[in-house]
Amino acid sequence: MGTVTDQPTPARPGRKRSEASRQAILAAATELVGEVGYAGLTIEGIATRSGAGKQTIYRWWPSKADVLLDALAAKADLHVPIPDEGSYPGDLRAFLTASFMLGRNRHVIEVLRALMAEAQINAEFGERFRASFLQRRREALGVIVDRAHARGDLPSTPTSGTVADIVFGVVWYRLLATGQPLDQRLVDELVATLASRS
Amino acid sequence: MGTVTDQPTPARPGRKRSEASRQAILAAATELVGEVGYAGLTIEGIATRSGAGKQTIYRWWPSKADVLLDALAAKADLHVPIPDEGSYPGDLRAFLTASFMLGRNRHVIEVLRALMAEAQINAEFGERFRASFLQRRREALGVIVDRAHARGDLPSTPTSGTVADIVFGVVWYRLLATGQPLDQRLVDELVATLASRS
Amino acid sequence: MGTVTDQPTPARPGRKRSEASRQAILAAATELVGEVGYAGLTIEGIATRSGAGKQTIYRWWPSKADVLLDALAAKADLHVPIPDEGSYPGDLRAFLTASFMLGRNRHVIEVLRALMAEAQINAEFGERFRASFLQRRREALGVIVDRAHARGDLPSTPTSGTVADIVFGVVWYRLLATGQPLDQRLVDELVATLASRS
Amino acid sequence: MGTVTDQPTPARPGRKRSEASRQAILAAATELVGEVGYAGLTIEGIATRSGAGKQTIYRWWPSKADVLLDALAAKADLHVPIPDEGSYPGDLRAFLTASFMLGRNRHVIEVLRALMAEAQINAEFGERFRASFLQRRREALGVIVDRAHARGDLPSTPTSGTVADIVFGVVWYRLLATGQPLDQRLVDELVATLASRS
DNA sequence: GGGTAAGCGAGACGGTACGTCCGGTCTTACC
DNA sequence: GGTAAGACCGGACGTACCGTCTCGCTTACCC
Repeated sequence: MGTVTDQPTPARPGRKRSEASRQAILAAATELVGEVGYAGLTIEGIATRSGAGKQTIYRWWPSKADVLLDALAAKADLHVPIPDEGSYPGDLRAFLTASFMLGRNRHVIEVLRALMAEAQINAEFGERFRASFLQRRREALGVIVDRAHARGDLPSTPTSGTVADIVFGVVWYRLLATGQPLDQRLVDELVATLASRS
Repeated sequence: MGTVTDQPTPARPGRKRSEASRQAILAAATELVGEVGYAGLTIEGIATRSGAGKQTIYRWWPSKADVLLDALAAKADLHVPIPDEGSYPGDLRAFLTASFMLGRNRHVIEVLRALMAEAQINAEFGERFRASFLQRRREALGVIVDRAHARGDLPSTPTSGTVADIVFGVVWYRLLATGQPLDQRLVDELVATLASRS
Repeated sequence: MGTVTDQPTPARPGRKRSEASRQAILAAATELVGEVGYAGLTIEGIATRSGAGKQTIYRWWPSKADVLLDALAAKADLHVPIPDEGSYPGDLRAFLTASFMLGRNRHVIEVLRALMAEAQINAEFGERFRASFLQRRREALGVIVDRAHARGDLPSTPTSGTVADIVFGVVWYRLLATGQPLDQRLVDELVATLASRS
Repeated sequence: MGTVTDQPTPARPGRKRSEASRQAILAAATELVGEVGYAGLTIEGIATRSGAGKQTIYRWWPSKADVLLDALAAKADLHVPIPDEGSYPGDLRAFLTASFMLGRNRHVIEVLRALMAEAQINAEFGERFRASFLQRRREALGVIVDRAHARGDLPSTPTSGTVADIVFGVVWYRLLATGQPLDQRLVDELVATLASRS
């Protein structure tokens, strides 16, 4: 820091982006996806419901999925926890318990499923979704695993890289394929499988 | 014989379904999804490419995803193996190795990702996809796990039900989220994690 | 020649045309045009309602208008009267009065309007409609006018050829353009205009 | 001034209707009906030929017949003459001569036949066609007849109301049923029949 | 404080695909 | 060979949204 030369906003002329519109658009998107589902959600519908013009949406978001991703961030607490409980099993349990909180809200789950779906179909959104959502969670878990590794607390199997695959794999598989809940039993099971010395 | 065995098809009147059209439609769907991607795939395009009328497609398939699911079945060997190697680790290794064969073909992977995506967005297709694709694979793995259980060969963790979650979870997570390959190393890792007595 | 060798029906092999189907088709056409109007009338609808196959209709009639023309002939008395009352005004009055009977039935009028419309749009049907319907009525009126001419009973205006134009012109114009009824007053008016010596 | 004069166009927001598209659509409709006939004319075809979107057509016209009616108005001089020659026969002759000018153009006749046909089949268009086309011509002739009536120039037969029925009846009957031309002989004949004192 | 540069709601525009309807043809099994 | 049933290819329907493009207007900064 020190020098303040870099001005992030070069003080451009013209009207400022309307925060009111932004809020209204995100709120409308959230409401509508709950009412008509992701397939029935349209930019046109969001514009009508929010009282915004279509152009205003297209100006700031590349697709309806991006709107929804922003809406999710505005609504749900997407903060990624990196607990420090002193032991690998403890950290893991805390991380999973905190992460699964998101899965409590049925609407949030629906949106997450839709976003993951869109990420498959629309490659550019997939890029953004992976970078801004999936990757962050992987990295948080990575911190925990690295810490355990340094501590000599990590079992030989699975490999450190595979831990994330298993954790997020099971979570997403339940969301996308079976619909089983993300409950405390799953936390226990995962901790037992991943943190027990074999 | 001599007895009138009950005929399952009671000789309905009218023209028979054209097998040629069916084949042409499935082939066109496969080609097109490779050329333009799932998002660019349209019923209209399939009809044009295959030389069929749109109505003929709508008569037999409820959505483009269903066409693709059939096309996949016609093209790729979707047979689900239930190996019997005499030991749990052996069975698991054989099952995984065989299953991962599918993942060799880049086109097949693309289609699978699209179908899983569609299953999130279109609930009715989701039902069909789960029943005709996902569930069968779970059941095959279930047989292996049950056999190991009877044999007293099964570790205490993870629970038998969670084995499938972990296996298919990791597989789908790699397909959908990270793009990592389904290789022999993953087989080893999974076998080690799931079949080692802790 | 002179001998009766030519058999009009050469006793062809195969099943005879089903009179029952013919009746059912004509009846269905009549019912349907009353229920859904000419625009909503379809060959498919007639087939379904009558219990006939589409092919059976296409085998015997070139278009839905032809079916309707046959149905009209079967239902309404399309006999064209050529009265002989001894005088031109008397013949004319009798001819008009008899002709206007058809116009009593609202359904018949609707069908006639539709057929005249179809005759404009479908040239081949137009040919048939003119020959089998319009021309016959012109000829009947022609007989009356010729007879008056021979009798020296015909006014100088309008010309004999124009009489039919005026009579049928007024009738069709009322049917197609204004919807005014074909009543006794119109008969009087036409007789006065066409049969009065100027 | 100072008073706020009522503004007829209250300055609505949004993009203005494209006059270029309107022209292109009418031109395309005119061309196409000449090439493929009214039965072969489709909204889709008009859209393609004109380079407009289908929605743009549907936004401004309820049916292809309405497009054609506008196209006719834009192309042909649909001005309805009300001559004043000083005498009933003179007025009538002038009106008929002027009116028959339209009938010179074969394309215009084809369109008029199609529109009259559509008016039979599509009740809502019929309403519009009668009001915007047929009724205006009746009223123009009505002015002429009223003037003659005031002048004491009108024969007792036919009744004033029937004059229009006969004039337009003969004209339309020739267009729709016989195809005879609207020539000077017909003018003479009609004037003689309608304007001679009996 | 006038000029100019966005942003805004509104809505028309060229496109594209939807899912449906029907036309006219054909195949099939029966009679 | 006629018939009911029904699948087939084709093509237009009218609708829904897409993403873009004017419009007239409302801010905001800049000289």
